[in-house]
Amino acid sequence: MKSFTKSECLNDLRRRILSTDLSPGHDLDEAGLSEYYSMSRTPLREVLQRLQGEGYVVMSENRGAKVASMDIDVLRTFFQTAPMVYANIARLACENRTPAELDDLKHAQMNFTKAVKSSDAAEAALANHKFHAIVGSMAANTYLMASLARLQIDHTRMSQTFYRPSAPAEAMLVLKAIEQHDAMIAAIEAGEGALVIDLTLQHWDLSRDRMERYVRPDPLPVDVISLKDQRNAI
Amino acid sequence: MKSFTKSECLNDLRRRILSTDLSPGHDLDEAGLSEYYSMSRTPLREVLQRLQGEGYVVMSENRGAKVASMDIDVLRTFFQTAPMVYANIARLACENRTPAELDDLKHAQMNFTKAVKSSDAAEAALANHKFHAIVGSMAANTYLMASLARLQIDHTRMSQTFYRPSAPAEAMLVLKAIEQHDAMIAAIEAGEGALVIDLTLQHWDLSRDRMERYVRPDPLPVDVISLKDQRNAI
DNA sequence: TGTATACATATTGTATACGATTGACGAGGC
DNA sequence: GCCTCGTCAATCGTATACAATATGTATACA
Repeated sequence: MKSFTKSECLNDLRRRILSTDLSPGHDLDEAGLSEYYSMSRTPLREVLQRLQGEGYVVMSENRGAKVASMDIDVLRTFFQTAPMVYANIARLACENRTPAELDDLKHAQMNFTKAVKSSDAAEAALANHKFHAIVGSMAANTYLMASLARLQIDHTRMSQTFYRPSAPAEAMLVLKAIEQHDAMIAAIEAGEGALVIDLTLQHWDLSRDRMERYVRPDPLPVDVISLKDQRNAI
Repeated sequence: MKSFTKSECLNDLRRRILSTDLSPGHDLDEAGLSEYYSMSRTPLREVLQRLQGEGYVVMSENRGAKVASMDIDVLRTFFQTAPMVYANIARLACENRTPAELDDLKHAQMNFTKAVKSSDAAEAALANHKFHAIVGSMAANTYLMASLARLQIDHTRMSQTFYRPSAPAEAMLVLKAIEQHDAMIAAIEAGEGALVIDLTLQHWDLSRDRMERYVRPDPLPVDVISLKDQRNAI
């Protein structure tokens, strides 16, 4: 079994939570995880503490850690807050981006495109996460970054289905997201603040529509009888 | 020597950092702190991890923890970001406050007034911190709360001098801050969003002017000779 | 005299053992 | 039959010992 360093463990847990491999509310057992990552409980607990600080997990006294849940009232504030923070981050990124960060961003966009093309849904969601995290670091604002990071956790978890398009029309939406990223890169590079805010809000609208369908999915067919027939037919 | 529980230790460290008893950049030695709080290094390290998550300290691999510094570029983003976050928090607090929280707020305001009247500078700064933290929790927005908490850390540390007024004119400013708090409480209770935003921004302006004097204090007297004379004269 | 290297010391990181708390299950009483 | 209380198992929290890493200092060499 592979042996993990502490930071590898940290990244892997982040990854598993973001991809909902560890679903919201899932109970994290210290002993189990420490065995899984083949390290003792002491460093593992420190990893969990840190994940709590980043908003990935919540811990309660004598009751261990759980993956941060996504209840309805949290989601409400999510949709309320995200566009404001995203827009402000985008504007600041425009002002403060460094050439090195721009290269990172282009690289992240390549990875994102690749993941989408190869239909690797989890990988696409994570690559998208990385893309927007870089935009966040471009903003060079530790205060807003704290909000952004938390928003991104829930955003990425909710967008899992986004990259698993079931219909051709939905596949087109993902391609549109790629185009929007390209446009954002160009606007950031050119330092056009107003434009990048506009693009960011468009990007948000696209994502929001898709997420609302996740939160409030199409109702199941009510015609139970015919479904039964269908099942028997198989 | 008093024995501390883990949460007491956490609160005490927060307190000492906010009051700049532990100054920005100060190196935190695990062994020393664990002895001071009479607990072993294991739980103390977890406390430090948590403080890192909250933005009070920064930790680097194999080099321990330091109190979060306040460099010039961080301060720049502070002044840039604070009014926006504060205003949004205030508006949300107006919408979402509960009666219990309103009582808490009034209580916090009493404590604040008391601390100011008794000229306890550190206590006043902490009471003010608490007041605004309650407004933050009223907003019921975990995402913005993350930004607010970080802003408040630096705000409270910078405002230490605010409550140590040297001139009568400055004492009046503190009294004005008290009045503004009262007005904010009333506006929040009445649910007047536009008003509370306005009051919050006025409150910010007052605080900002005072903090700018902290960041860029009056220059020291250049008349070195006369200072020497004065010292000899004592 | 300046620089590099090796060793000593201090501090952090990890493992393991033990103690404390929680929640569940079952026996006894009402 | 249901509720209450006590015991037990599982899990979390803490202490201590040891290993790994970084820093400071002294010494040797250019």
